[in-house]
Amino acid sequence: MAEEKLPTRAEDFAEWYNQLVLKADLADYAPVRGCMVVKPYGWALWENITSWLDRAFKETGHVNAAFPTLIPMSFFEKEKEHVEGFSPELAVVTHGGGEKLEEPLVVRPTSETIIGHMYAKWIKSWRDLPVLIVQWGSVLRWEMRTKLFLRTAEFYWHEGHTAHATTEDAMEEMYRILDIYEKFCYEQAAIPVIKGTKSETERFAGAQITTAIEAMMWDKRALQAGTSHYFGQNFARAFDIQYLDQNNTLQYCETTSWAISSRIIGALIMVHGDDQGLQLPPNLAPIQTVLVPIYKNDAEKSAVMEAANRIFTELKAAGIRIKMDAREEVTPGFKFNDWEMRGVPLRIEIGPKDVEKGSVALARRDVPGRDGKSFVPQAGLTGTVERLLADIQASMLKNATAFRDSNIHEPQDYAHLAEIVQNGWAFGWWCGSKECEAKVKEDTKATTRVIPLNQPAGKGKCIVCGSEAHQKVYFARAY
RNA sequence: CGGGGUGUAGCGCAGUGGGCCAGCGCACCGCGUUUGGGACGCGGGGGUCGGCGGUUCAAGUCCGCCCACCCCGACCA
Repeated sequence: MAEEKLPTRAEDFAEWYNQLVLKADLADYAPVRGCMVVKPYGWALWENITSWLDRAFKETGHVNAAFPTLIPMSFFEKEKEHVEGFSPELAVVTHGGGEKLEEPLVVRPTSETIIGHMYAKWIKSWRDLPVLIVQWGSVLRWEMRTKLFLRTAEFYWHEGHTAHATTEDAMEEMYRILDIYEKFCYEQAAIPVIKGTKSETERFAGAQITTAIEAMMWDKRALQAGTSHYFGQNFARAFDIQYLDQNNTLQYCETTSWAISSRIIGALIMVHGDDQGLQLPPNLAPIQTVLVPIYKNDAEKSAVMEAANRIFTELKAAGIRIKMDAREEVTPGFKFNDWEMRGVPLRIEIGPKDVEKGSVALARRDVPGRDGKSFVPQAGLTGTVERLLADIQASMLKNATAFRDSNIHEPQDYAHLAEIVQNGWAFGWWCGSKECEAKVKEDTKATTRVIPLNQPAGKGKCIVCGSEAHQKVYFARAY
């Protein structure tokens, strides 16, 4: 249950975040360093996220399956870049049944290797392709500094792993998924994202192309909200994933993998949260509207509760995720703050005056104070609530987009870039060299985030070295 | 791993020139009054004082070692 106030975001954003996660009842610290317990409210939110994505993947022909948590250590050594990328963060099981194991087992940090191994066994012919499998589960990476949802040792996600006959098919798959992720962010999470390609430095270990969607948090830092990778034949060659084509020639497959993790919950918090607490988009909120009955004595209580129960039943029947807060041990004022902390988008208050007038009071979470309140008739409330929820969803996206756009700037020169990235994103020309990228990081702590797919026409001068540049990139400090 | 800090009730803390029963606020339980923006009174329950060892008639308090966690720096979804 929520108690007391949060620090304001301006005072201490990191502390605001930490306390909010706990007070909004999303998660708690686990006894194991870096691990979190996702509480029922947080998990309900995650389920709303996963169920939308699951549906979208199934609509595009993907199927779910499960692969083991433990992976033979030797599998990681088969792909050079992959092992280099992941070895520092592996958790390794050395004993089982009281005996030292012949070969250590790795707790999966991601499943390319074991899935590649299985694909090699399953794929024989061009007729077997494409293979479009999604695994829902958790993975473990030994992180140095952790933060609930944003970076925990164990986190939850889906990982899609696909195998294709041709480069075109695999690339198309990578972009198809990126589009699904983008759609999810805009339509469900109300988070505007920029879709693009990662630089070589920022690429996934073992990938040929890494694409991502990047979002701006309230503190203007960037957060990668989802990734989709094209591996070319890297994993296929490492794991011998081969098929016979129509000409009876042995060919290597082209593979992809892609993921959105429970980190997206961190994005929801940092994009939409305010000094009152969490603010959830109606499409994902476990509780879309909370009903708070108000009364002073038994006579009022019976009249109010009768109306409240009627409204509750009606809205619930209409498919609205509604919660009745009939707790008697706390005051209405406490409940208002409590549900605001938890991010419920819309509150319905009903008291003796409303019973008399056949009305209710509505309070929008996204519009604080009196401005967000309205008094509407009980008649037709379902429609009113549905319209308001849709309006809140739209307005959250609109606000987040306006915020993001007002914090992206075009650097005029290198000094300007350094200034911009202290409190925003810089969108500038980049020659593509690692040296320029490293210099920016060294000088400003900002990294290249995405090379957007939508590029302006023409060419310019690299903002760092001044040589000819054919692409523009976003520079920002990132989570 | 480098630097800084903290371990006393679920949370936040006080108590440390050693001395009777280890305390306060919040939370929790009970009863009553309250209830349209974070209510109040009264009465309760709850502790290996991070761990191990040492000094002492006596250790939360002094000494040694260890452990854990947090914050700040280099990697990641």
